[in-house]
Amino acid sequence: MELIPRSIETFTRQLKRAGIMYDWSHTVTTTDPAYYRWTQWIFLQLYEAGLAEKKEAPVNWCPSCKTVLSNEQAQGGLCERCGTEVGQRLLSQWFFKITDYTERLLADLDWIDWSASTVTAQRDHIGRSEGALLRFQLAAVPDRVIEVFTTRPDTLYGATFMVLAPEHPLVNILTTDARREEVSAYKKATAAVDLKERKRTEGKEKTGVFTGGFALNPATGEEIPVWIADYVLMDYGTGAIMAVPGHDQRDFDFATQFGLEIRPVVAPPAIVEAAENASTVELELGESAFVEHTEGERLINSGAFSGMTAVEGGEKIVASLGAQGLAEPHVNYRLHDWCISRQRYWGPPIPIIYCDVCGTVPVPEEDLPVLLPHVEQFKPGDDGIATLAKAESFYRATCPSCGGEARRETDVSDTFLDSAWYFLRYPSTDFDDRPIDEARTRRWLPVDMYIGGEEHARLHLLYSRFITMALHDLGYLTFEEPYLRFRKHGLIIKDGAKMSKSKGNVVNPDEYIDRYGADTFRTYLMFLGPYQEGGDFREAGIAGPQRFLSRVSDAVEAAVEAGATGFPDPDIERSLHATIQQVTEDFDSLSFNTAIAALMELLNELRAGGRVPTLDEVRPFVVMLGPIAPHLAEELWELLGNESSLFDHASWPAFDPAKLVTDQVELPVQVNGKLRGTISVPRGADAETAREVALADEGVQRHVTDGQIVKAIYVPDRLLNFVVRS
RNA sequence: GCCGGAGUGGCGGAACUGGCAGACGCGCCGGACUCAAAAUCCGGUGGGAGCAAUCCCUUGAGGGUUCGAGUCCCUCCUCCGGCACCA
Repeated sequence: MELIPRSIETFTRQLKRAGIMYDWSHTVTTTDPAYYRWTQWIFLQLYEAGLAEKKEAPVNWCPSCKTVLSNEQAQGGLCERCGTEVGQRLLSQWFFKITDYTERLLADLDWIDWSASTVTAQRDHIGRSEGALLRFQLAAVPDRVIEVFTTRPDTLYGATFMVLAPEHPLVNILTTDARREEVSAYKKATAAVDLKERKRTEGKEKTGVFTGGFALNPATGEEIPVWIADYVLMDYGTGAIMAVPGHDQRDFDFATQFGLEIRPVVAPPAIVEAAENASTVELELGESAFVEHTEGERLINSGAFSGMTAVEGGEKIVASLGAQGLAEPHVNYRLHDWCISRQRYWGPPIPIIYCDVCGTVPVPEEDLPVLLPHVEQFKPGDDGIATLAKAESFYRATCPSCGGEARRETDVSDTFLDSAWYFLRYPSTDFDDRPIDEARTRRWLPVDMYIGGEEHARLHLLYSRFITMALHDLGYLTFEEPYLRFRKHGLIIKDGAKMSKSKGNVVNPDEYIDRYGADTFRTYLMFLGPYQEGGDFREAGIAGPQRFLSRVSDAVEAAVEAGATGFPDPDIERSLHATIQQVTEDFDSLSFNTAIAALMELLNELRAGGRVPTLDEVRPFVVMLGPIAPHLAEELWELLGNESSLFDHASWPAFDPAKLVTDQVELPVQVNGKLRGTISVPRGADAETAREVALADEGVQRHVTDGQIVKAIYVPDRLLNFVVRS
């Protein structure tokens, strides 16, 4: 209990110390009942809307944390939190129906302004895939079918066998007595193998066993053998596939291994056109399946569909089988419903009561929050029983509906749910009678710009988008996308490795702030590389920003002492405007490193050769320094005679585009693309003028005299290039 | 394997729609100040040839398009991040 506040305190202190300016009068703490009361409220809204349901599902189980993990939290077969290998269990769980929103979650990706890589990650994660559902009758039990999802219905005539995931419910029916022992041994072996191993593909031979059962290929009517193999996954599609070894590399490998028939049914157009009869074309397969899509490829060996293009044939096959109820077009998604149930202690209890008489009853809103009880032993046991399920005083409840004896839900919700809506609560934290104040929300949300790590690119963003959409549909929000812009930040690398506690190369801000001060440390971090890519933290580099800030300080002090005003030097005034423009644009695109470089450049000019800048030159500089080195900027701002804070009253300096243009421009002159001189011409000079001036230049002359000028390319104010042939 | 990103001086990194490659900073070299050092200030600093003016080379490798390519196209190599038997 005490751990959380302590770490929050440290983190808060570090943020404040680093001069990071949040509105500290608004904070959210997801573990505080004042917050999770509303997290439970959100659950209730989704429940009432039919977006939350309880269903039995195989779940990833972390034997070390003793809890259920989402597929995403168990990626690579390892627990996201502790790294332990994850196993499988069957439990009854609460799910949010995020899959109802897949098309909208995809469609909005077209207009929200997010980093391209994040958009791609979202799209990949949703994993939309167009194809068809096909049904194969069991040879032995004609009223049962194996349903498969395929993106290649056009290859149906090449389906020479089927493969089910070992966990597939039809396996028992299909398996013949003679094969039963082998099948159950394989199933057992698969279950024992952890997910990580199962999903490892490299250099692994395909394994599987024949069930002894057959299914009917709906196109050819042939009986084809049904196998089980671990390369077919229960949690994608229907958990079963039609295997087309001629046109799928995995099926090809499997068929080769077990001596199953390989029948090519698609061929490049050239081969088909050369033959008289498309239904008897032979396609030689070498060591691999024919999988690459060639333009206009045609079906072969496919009965009445032979000769059609693969695209057309596929549609026709689905349509023709569809008439018999054996096929339909289908869009499949990788995204599953979001399992929010957790059997650990920490987290908001799911506000549901089970009554023998009334069934599943939501906790009335006025009874929220359902408080997490104090328990002695909050580490979950090995039995899969939630911690709260052992706290009798917690789970004994009265049915809100009939008043009879009832039992509370003892699962808590996923912490991803806590973070899926915190930004909605943030502006409204001072209201305790409502989660989201309408006026406040209109004023502050949606989020203009969200900056986060790449690790949030999938889940956190997806879940908060879903919650926002659902609350929008329920009338609580006027917008359906939570973050208008999203930019990822890079990682700071130290000693050639990503920072981590185990490597001991973590940069502790306190240490550096003690040594160099917060402003220097901040400036260095912003300067060391492009913000969106991260960079290499090397302490030696801190000297640059340190000297820079101290020179800024010197310059401003000198300006105040001298007391001169105005813009006596037109070149410097121009540079000032150019710098304002650059810094303004750079901040907008998060290019802090170049913004700082621009300020350094301007400073070098302001004090070149011992020059003392004027107060008017220095004032905008200090304002621009504000976001970079706030403490110093504020101090200098005061030194400049301002009574109130820079951050309350200064306005961002404006640049005057008219001040940026010069009368004369420096024009590079090339001969055959090589720089041979630089000339000065009036802005906007015409080609004739530029040419004349250029040809007068000694360096240019030297290179044009030994040949003929065939051509001159002139880009006004940018460049002049003579093409000379000798 | 797939998706995303990146390869530029000794180092971190600049370079808008193809138009002076190396901004800015670190480091290094030289100078000033100092008894001396540190700090600070001034100047220099991609590589090669030359006394010099000047010339040649140079953005991971190789081809191409173009008057002109770090930037566009093709082939390839390397590194980083993410996903991975997704039917």
